[in-house]
Amino acid sequence: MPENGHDSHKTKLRNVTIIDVARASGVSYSTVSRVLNGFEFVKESTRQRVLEAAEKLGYVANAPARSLAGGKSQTIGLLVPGLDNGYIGEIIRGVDVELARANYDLMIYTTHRSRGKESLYANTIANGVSDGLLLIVPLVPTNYLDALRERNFPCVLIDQSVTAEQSSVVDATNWQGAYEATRYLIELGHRRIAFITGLRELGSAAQRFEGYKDALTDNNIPVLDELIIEGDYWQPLAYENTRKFLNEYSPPTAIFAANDLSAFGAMEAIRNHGLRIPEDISIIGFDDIPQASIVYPKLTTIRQPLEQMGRVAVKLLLEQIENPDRQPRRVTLATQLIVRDSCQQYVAP
Amino acid sequence: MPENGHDSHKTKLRNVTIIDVARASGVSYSTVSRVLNGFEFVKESTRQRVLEAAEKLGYVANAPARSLAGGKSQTIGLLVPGLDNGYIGEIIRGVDVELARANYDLMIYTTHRSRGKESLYANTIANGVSDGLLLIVPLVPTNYLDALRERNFPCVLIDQSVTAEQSSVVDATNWQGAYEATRYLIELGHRRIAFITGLRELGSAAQRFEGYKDALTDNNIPVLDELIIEGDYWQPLAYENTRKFLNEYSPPTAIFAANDLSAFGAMEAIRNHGLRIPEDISIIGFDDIPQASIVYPKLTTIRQPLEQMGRVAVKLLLEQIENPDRQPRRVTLATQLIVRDSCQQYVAP
DNA sequence: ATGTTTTTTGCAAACGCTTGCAAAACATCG
DNA sequence: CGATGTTTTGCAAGCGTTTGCAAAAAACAT
Repeated sequence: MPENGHDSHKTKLRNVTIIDVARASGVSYSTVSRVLNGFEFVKESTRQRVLEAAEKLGYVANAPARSLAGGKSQTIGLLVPGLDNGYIGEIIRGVDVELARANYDLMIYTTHRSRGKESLYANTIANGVSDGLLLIVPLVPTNYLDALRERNFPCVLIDQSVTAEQSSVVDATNWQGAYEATRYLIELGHRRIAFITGLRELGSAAQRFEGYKDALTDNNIPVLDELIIEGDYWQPLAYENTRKFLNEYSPPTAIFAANDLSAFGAMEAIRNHGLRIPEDISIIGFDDIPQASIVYPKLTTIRQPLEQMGRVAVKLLLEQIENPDRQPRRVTLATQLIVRDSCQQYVAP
Repeated sequence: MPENGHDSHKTKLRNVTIIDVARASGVSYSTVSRVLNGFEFVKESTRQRVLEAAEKLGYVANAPARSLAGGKSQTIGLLVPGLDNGYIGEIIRGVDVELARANYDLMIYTTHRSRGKESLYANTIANGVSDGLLLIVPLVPTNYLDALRERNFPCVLIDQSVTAEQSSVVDATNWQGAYEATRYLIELGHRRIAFITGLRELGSAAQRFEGYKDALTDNNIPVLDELIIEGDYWQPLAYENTRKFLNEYSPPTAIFAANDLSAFGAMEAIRNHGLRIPEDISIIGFDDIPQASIVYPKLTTIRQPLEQMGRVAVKLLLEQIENPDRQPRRVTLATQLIVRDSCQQYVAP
């Protein structure tokens, strides 16, 4: 008794299912399922018939049903605070590439710094929605991370410098990059080098700060408290605090900002103060987000291989999905000094 | 016979289900379902018991199962080309806000300009994964859009200037914005105003081009072919073509770029050519992406209310989900001239 | 108490798909 | 031609929920 769809009214039409395809091609629905999943023991002629019917009917698999029945979703989840910082977009590009290759889909969730949601999301995503989870979350997410680990759910943290022994992590050489940035300025002859910090709670910020201090110390330059400008990895605070700083103290000859966004803030403050970049103050950033090469002057910075980080993270995750017993790993990718136009040799006044 | 989970080995543990909760609280699973869904006819004491059990067991609903059984997913899908242009991030912020309010989740799919995938994705998302679809796709997606429409699946296009009679669309006043930008330059005394086009195929690009031409014409300024610089909404091409243009012709006194990214490319070319902004050439963009206010000089531009566009799109979509019979609507939001530092009064040489 | 309502609860049937198992169909061989 | 082995197929049982329907409890009238 074929349901005669005559309920008129613009009601949502029933989708075509595997059963419709089965009926149309005269086989059982399990055979259809096998064909659709590329199963081997199917007669070629049957396969053709089914494929044709599916095509003709415009069959599209119902993903939820699939993941319910099959226990896997061919989807991986990505949890990020937000998409508006130019930095995560790059990582996602890498993630996309690698995932496409493995034929997985990506589901992106933004938490927009609502801490509570983060945990709820993670748990939901880990429960049937996806086969693995990529986390780009600023603060250490111990609470729910432990829970996921307990269930042995595949997870990879990106850019989390915390020593999470139990999870796979992909990050970059923060200390080293910062050290190199600072040394570069020193080599240019600078001595009075200010530092704009990142958000205190973040491991990466701490490491960059250390790199700065160590480079100074190693070159016998004292670390001056007055030269430490409080930042939070966002532009507005860097602007504001650099402005205050310039009003209060004699200007440094160079500034190292813990990330590019902060560097932009500083640049604005410097200009408003009537100083030139790099003639009066050299400035170097960290991250190399796309904007770094479009600001003027183009920002000299330490590149984090963001796209590659995304790619590597996916590889780790996929490994873990395929082999749940695999030990968590940490992969730290090398940063690189990108010299552009925002720094110059120090010239004594 | 409670399954005694002693299979050792780090195998994926079974998640706690509604049935476990039912057992733990001594009621049937349908009652649990009712409690969890805030159903009314449940005795208060029972509700408490169930809630406690769920809490204790750490129950998290299985989304796929839910959407299979219930026929809706409380998720809406968003199809975008990519996340690396600063423009979509803004829209998503608006989307997020409005969706959170309605208690929906967002699933973001990136197509990265692989045309084929776009259609497949759209169909998959529309089939069980989400209750509605938001499309930010550059080219007109007639093929699959028709299919979705036929099934009466809720869709809203963002920033699609095509006259898709049958779908809801949210966009901005492209013509008007462009007209205003051009008029602004004219009012500053400029006559020789170049225009960097957007990608030809896009409706928005065409409209902006018209706005530019109409403004010139209305002010008795001839539209010169040589002043039209081919662009594609991306920085590199704008840079390259502006460079060529400057080598070939005498410089204009102002440039209007069809979007901010192109303006950035032009700025770079102008500087490389040894010209100053805005002293030698004024420049104005379109979009007002976040970078517009961090470049130097800060870019005067036409703001598209991106965040608001995201919000409105969600509202339209939600309306459509709740009431499938609703007619598609087009909402066009007003653009706005944002005056910053990249334009100045024309001074005769 | 008993009959009526009304509120709560449980049962069972979906939702669309995957997959183990067994039956059917086809080949092969002595 | 029957026996044996292989390749194909179909059946049925789930996967974790929601939800219509009917039964059980509780509340209220009489």
